[in-house]
Amino acid sequence: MVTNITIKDIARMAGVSISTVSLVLSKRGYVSEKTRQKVEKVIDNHSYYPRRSARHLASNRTGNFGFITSDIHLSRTEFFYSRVLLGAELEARDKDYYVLLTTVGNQFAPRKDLPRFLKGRDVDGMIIAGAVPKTLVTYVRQLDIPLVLVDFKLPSIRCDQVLIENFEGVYQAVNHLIQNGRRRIAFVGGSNYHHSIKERFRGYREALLDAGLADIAEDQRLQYLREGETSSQVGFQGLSDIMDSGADPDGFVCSNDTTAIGCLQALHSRHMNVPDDVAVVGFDDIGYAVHTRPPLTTLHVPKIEMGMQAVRILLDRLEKPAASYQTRMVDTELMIRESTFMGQTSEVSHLDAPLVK
Amino acid sequence: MVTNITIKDIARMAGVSISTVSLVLSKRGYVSEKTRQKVEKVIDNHSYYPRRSARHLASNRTGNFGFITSDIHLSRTEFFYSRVLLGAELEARDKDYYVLLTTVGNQFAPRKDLPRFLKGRDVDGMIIAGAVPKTLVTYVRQLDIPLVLVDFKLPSIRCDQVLIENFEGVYQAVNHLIQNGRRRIAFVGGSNYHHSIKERFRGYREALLDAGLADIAEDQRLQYLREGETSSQVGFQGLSDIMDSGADPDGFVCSNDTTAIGCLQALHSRHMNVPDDVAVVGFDDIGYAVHTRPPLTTLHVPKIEMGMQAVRILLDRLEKPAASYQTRMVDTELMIRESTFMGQTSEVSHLDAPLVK
DNA sequence: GCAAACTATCGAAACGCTTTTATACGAACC
DNA sequence: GGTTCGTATAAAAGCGTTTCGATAGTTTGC
Repeated sequence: MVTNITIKDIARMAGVSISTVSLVLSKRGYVSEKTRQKVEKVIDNHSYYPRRSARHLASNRTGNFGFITSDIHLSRTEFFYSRVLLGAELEARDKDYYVLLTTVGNQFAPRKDLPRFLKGRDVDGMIIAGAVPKTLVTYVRQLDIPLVLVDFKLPSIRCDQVLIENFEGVYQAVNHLIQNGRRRIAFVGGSNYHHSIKERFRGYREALLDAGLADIAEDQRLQYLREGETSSQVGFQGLSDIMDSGADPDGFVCSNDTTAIGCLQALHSRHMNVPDDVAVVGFDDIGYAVHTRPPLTTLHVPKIEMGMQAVRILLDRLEKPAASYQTRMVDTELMIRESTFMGQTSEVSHLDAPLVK
Repeated sequence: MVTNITIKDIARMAGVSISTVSLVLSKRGYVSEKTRQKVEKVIDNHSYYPRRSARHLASNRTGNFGFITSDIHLSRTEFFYSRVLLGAELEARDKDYYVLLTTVGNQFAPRKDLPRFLKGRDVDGMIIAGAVPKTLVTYVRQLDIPLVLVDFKLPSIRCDQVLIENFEGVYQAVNHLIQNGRRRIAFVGGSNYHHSIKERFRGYREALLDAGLADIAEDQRLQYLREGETSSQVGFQGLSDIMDSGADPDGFVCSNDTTAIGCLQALHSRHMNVPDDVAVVGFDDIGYAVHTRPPLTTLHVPKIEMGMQAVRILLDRLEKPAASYQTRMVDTELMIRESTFMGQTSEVSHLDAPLVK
């Protein structure tokens, strides 16, 4: 079968030294074309593939990237971050890296809750996706391991980032509602700790202000921002509170799709019609968004792409450790479906969408 | 910061040999209690953690498991297999193993499409989740790497398995429908290549036959089994065909939730009421099932648990390579929601459910 | 035409562990 | 009381790579 053939065997069979084989393998240094071909032929013939652990031990690089996300994110908003992970995985595979996953809880104590691959120094770089305790980020930051934050940002932390155009996205969504005749537009959001949610709220406010709807932007009854609950509950509760406040909304901008789903449910149980009575907009474009009733207008976020970008940044940084930090912004796309508009809507069904857009 | 402290340093500081430290680390061999404590103290004080690659190079074990699933599964039915992966990850983490993910396409050519971690022999065991090309399984099988199939089975392949009680699940679902007065029950399924789908269909038939509804079981018009389309499309199309066949169904058993969602959409567009006009049952209990309108009655599958079981089997086999193959069956639970029944329904909302049940 | 600079190849050290073998000591055996 | 056995520790031999000189032949520069 696939026996334990080593670089030594290849060297012997090709009639060269081990070092030469290694040079061929890594495509570095000086090797004559003739020798190279000779060695490559032997490698091919025997399906030789260098043992990773040996390689890493010798080179002091692991060939792994660590992916950290909060356990809450992965279980509750799985739809989002698991796609980011998938993107990272795809890009990493292409470059022959592995992505190691681990989750962290709400608390972080450096000695106790240290992500496991940090202990064994098993990774060459790290990706942190979504909100995690600040102490964790600070800790990782002071290690000399490349780090990129995805869909997360902290004022005091400077590092590579992949962020969403949250502000612009919601701004566009609000304008879409306004163009469709909505005026009394409400915002339903969860935790304000998360940078993205803050930005989305800011986009909501600015869009209203820029449209001359300052009275709406200032109406506290139209804004629901509470944490500590799960996302679809936030939507359900937020919608209920706002409806009961007497603010008489005709549109809802939600901090994400799960929240929006909660809103849709609350509206259904109140026998309100979407979009006739009120419009609902989500954010993220998770797979289900196209299957809600009515299908949800939302901002599509290229989740796979975000993961891929993160890995690319990591690879860049490994090459140039001293380069200045970069922040890559990924754009959103307004997917107009029936929850805001009765007419021609966007077609793409992401539940059955292919892996890579 | 965390410098490159090695076993050598620990040995020096503890005043013992390297071998002794290694023995303490692996908890094997003879070490006096006094020495053990002395060494452990030094290890703790310096937060020493052995380098993985070194360890694996020396011991010829990698500490990794490989997880293979079809790329279609991970993108289209992500809801299911990503949870299995998560379960594997959780259990593996507990045992200090890493789970390496890779996907494969519909085709498999041994030299070309070899899952990458097989090339570098980077894994101590493999998990294959869901249907993949038979040639791949055969290939992996003839390697001497432990393999466990999750939610997949091939007649000619003998190995460890984690399977779902598909037959029993659907059997129970059909009986639930019958108890609620349904008689003309249809089956909407996708690819018959997959063992699970076959079993589900078998459960459907047997339940009808056992209930004395042989005429229904034999009515081809009530059975839609076609492949080549994506799951929600199968549901939409299947429902449409069956409704148009004149078979006059009053209940639909679907091969999975995504298919069921397609059915619900088709019913909605036909202005049919669920569950008044017809009932719909899914399978899997993906997170969204509780948010469909109406919420979907379905068979809950413990996906996380399946992944955990797979890893446990792998660990067992590493200990006893010659033990006889085991097949662990995981049970399903009928989650009765409104798509089949107006009254008291199951409560659990899995969209926001905690990570581990 | 000779030093400097490439180009090509190799030998050997190093990476940080595990594991096998060796050594040493005391207790148990008959 | 010498042999065997069990316990405790250490020395040393790998594990399969990468990488750092070393060596030497071939160009290039002026």
